[in-house]
Amino acid sequence: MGRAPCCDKDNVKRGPWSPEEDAKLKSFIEKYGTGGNWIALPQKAGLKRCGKSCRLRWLNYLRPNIKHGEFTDDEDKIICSLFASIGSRWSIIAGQLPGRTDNDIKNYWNTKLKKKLLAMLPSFQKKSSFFPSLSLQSPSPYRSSSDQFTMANNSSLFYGYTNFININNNLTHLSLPPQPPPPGPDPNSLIGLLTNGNNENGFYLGFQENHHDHQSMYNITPMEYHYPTPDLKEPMLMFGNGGEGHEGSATGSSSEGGSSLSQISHENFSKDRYQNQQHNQIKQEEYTIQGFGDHIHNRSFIVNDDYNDQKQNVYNLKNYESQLHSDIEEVKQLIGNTNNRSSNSYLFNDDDEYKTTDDRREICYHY
DNA sequence: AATGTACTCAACCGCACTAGC
DNA sequence: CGCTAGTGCGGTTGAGTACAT
Repeated sequence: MGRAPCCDKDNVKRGPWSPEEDAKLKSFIEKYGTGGNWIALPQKAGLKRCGKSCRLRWLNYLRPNIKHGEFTDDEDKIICSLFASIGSRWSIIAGQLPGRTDNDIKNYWNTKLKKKLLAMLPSFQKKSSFFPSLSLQSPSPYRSSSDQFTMANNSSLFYGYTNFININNNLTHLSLPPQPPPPGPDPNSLIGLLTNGNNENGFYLGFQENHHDHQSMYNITPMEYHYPTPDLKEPMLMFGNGGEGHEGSATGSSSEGGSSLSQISHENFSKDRYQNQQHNQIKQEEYTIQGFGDHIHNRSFIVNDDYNDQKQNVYNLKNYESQLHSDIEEVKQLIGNTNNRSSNSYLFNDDDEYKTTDDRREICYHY
């Protein structure tokens, strides 16, 4: 037996709202507020609508300062970045875009932005078996430990900790660090997506993670490996674990749903394949780290390209850790401060007094 | 002009969560 | 502690519209 419906569906009006209904609802709320009870509101306001319907209409259309119309490039970037970080948590994303509603952003993503991104990807990636479904709409892998690897299973573009999108050499920067999965990944994991460098529309994703303290904090250090001249025949994910070689430790926990990632690592992105293709290549190449806005853009460094020396790579990367760490701390602080606000405010958005805090709590929990 | 198809987006649905009893 | 009502959220639907044939 399902739960009781929130209202008598036979006796409520459904479908599009008329201007008269809008006016009634608007003037009622402006006069009396919602009274903290949406269910009772329609009756008080003289509307034959379900309370949920009234709430939705108010939040998405009638409340003040709602912004309609085209999304700007900046808004696009924020949406992309946040989607890459936290998945389809539209209310949080909406919190970053004053005047935009979660519904708006969700619609925009599903109908336009996702396609826009797909269109920008090189064709070989779209066709590649490595990306059987480019799951731009996959949920965040970190909502719970049980679906932690949903995106990995889907070979998602935005798999795991990936936080950077580099399309046509235009970096879409990261706004938030990813939410780490409990329990923590291997501290020396290194993942980078190397694509065919001969294709000038190359698409690079990558990150480094540093897991210092299992119990309290994960230090995720996202960065981009701008791989100058890879000669790979197809895109490849590289799973490194400092040479320890145990499958499933590349990232995430194999103890709580992590095995799927392990399988992907083993079947599709095996070390052998990587090693073979990299065997005759230059041992050292210049990489560029980009990320976190302007703070660490274009910082070049040398990384040892030998598969067997991934540990050394990690060591090199760690030379940049402190700066990166402070950048991350900045973001964390921002999140933390927001979390300490009164429960009536919403993530990052002082203007929005109409929503509450479920997702904010969730982020707070992870950090 | 008529018809078919694709697209948009407001609205709905159902689930998860919380507070209050 | 369990139940219920209220709320918020993400996913999905479908009516209206634009565009193609």
